[in-house]
Amino acid sequence: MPGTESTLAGHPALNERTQHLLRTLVERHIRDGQPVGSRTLARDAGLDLSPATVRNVMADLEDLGYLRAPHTSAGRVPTARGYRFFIDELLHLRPLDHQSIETLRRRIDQPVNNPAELARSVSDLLSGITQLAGVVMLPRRNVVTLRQVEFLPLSENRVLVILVLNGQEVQNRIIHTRRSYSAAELQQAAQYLNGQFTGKDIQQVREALLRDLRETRDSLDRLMQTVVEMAEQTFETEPDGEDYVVAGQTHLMQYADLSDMDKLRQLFEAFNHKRDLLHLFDQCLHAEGVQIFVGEESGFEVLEDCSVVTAPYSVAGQVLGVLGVIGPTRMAYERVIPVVDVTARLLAAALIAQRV
Amino acid sequence: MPGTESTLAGHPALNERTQHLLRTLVERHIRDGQPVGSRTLARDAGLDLSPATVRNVMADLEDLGYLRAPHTSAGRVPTARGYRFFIDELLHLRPLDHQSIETLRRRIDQPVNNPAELARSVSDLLSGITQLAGVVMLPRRNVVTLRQVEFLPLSENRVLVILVLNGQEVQNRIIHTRRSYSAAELQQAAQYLNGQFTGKDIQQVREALLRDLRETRDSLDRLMQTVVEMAEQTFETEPDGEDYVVAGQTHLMQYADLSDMDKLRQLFEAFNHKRDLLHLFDQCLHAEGVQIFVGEESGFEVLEDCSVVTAPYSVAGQVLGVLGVIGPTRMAYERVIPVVDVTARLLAAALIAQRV
DNA sequence: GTTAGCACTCCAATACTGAGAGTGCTAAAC
DNA sequence: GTTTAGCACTCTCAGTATTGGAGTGCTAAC
Repeated sequence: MPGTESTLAGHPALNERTQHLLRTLVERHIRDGQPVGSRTLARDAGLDLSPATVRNVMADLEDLGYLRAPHTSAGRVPTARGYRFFIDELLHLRPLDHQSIETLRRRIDQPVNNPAELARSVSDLLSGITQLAGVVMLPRRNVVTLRQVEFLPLSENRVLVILVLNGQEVQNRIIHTRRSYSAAELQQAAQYLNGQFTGKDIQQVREALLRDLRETRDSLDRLMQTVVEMAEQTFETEPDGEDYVVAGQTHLMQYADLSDMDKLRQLFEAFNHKRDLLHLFDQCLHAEGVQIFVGEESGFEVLEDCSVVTAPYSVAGQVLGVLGVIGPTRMAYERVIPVVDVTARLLAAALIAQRV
Repeated sequence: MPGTESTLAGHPALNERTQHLLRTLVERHIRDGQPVGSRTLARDAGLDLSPATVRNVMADLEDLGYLRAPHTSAGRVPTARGYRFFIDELLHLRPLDHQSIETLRRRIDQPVNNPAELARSVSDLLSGITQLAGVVMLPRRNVVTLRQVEFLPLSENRVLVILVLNGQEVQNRIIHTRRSYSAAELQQAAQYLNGQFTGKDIQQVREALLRDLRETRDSLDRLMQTVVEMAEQTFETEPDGEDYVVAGQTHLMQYADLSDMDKLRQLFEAFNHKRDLLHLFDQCLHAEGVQIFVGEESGFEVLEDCSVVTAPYSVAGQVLGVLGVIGPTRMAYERVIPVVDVTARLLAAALIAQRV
């Protein structure tokens, strides 16, 4: 079945009619979730072909690995490969209308206190619109700028550290000190650090302070000794809290494709364990625009009946994170893809606006 | 069937043998989840009774509302009322051994940065041990003591407020001001507030500042004007962020009792909506020790096949919150109850230790 | 290249069966 | 009076036919 059509990367050429039939079949299967038979397809395609002819085409598509038959007489369903071709070559994206975009924008622009809250809210939003599970990976910053630091004595040798970073992010940790410090001492140390290092990268602060001063510790005055001990623990390289937020997992329970309780349970547990999914999202970080993993393509067994649609969001050319949705393979791609795409852009815009 | 036995509140008297049979039946049903028939029960009870006799007893228990038959010839299962009697009268609690308690203690005593993190960790712990869903309601404080406040200008008229409360809790919010303030102004205001009000109840601070000063605003000096505007929003009575953390919901997917996907979905959604469950936990706040809701007793339809086991935790006589587990009605109460009980005590102890 | 026709396959629904488990009732035994 | 054996009965469950419908592959004719 050689055609005059484009032979795009990885996809053998299919003639116009075959493509049309494949598209119709996939769309139909997405709509009702049932295997599609030759008669139905012949009717749906509107090509004035007999079922027998359609059967021949379907047999070819099965040979090519785009379709498979769940059993001898049950019609065909698309394989992951079939979906892949559908998405790459056959999908007509309908861009979101202005009204929807505005609604999205309003929801995303609502003021929040911290990145985690924003992520939660956007993830809720995604899952609400698509009726799938929404995911937002938290902004990861390779550059963390110190804005202010405060020390507060808690008990003999426990000190509460408050760090204000970047735009408006606040972190607090408790550190255990060798000796106990008075409130005044701590305040002095904080004052010193704020005076010297506000606006600097946190890694640099650490290095500057420790490398230069640690060896000469004994000769330092009392203030600087305090500063060094504080800084030692305060600016410890945090394990880069890469993390994400999932919302609307319960939506996945409505899809018959995932009705196997045990599979579903494993999927939910994968959401909690995070490790695997984080790895997947990492791959999307440096992709340009929307990226889609169909079923087995993701490389994780738990996702074999799922598709993942992601888009990175970035500010000023720097990628901050990834967001997306997870749902059954037979999701409404032509709607989901624009939603994910636009949401990523809007989130980026919101981050710019908030940072100022 | 009058007996010489105690006629405790709400429970009609049952003679020794009937009680023993009821206990055996409930234990058996908890173990394998199947309806229990007369023959099985006769064997299990070890009373040397014939199945026929047992049948008579079972018929009586059914009349009393303790048992019901799913259908004509399927053996009996306990009703909520049956479980209630079992829990109140028949249950032999096996207190936790020291080893287990120590393991628990070690897990709970691990240092954390904030109450939410502690709640998450304890909730994880509960769910892990019991193989049910764990819940920890966050400490709610009717008395919130101001420890320190800091203001940080973000942009023209947005200010980041950092509040250190009580022991070591840090809150931050962004407020929108009428005019823009310089860093110096804000620092002065903070200094004033810290000087005057550290250690005071946050409500009192608000009242003292606003009631006394607001009317005379025009005559105040610049510093005090700043202070008043800041305080106005900073100490706004927060909607008492009553909240809880759930962990291990996926465990619930393994119980056949809850295998109806739709029911399960509604249950999970109830976890997310929180409103109903918060109401339930509120009821437990002022109960003494462990409290149990069996099935319909909770008053929520989604929980009809579930039991909820809770215990409040308190420090120095003041109740801070509630924790517990949620699982199928046929859970292993004799194990779950001590776990919840001990965990509540250990959490209280940990809070005392951390607060110092 | 397309189509009609046909034999074939498989599933899903339905009905029926027997076995097994359990019940309630009654009458006899303790 | 309590306990038990016996019996007829009921209900579920698993297995087995039966059937109709949907769909297929193949072949031969258009």
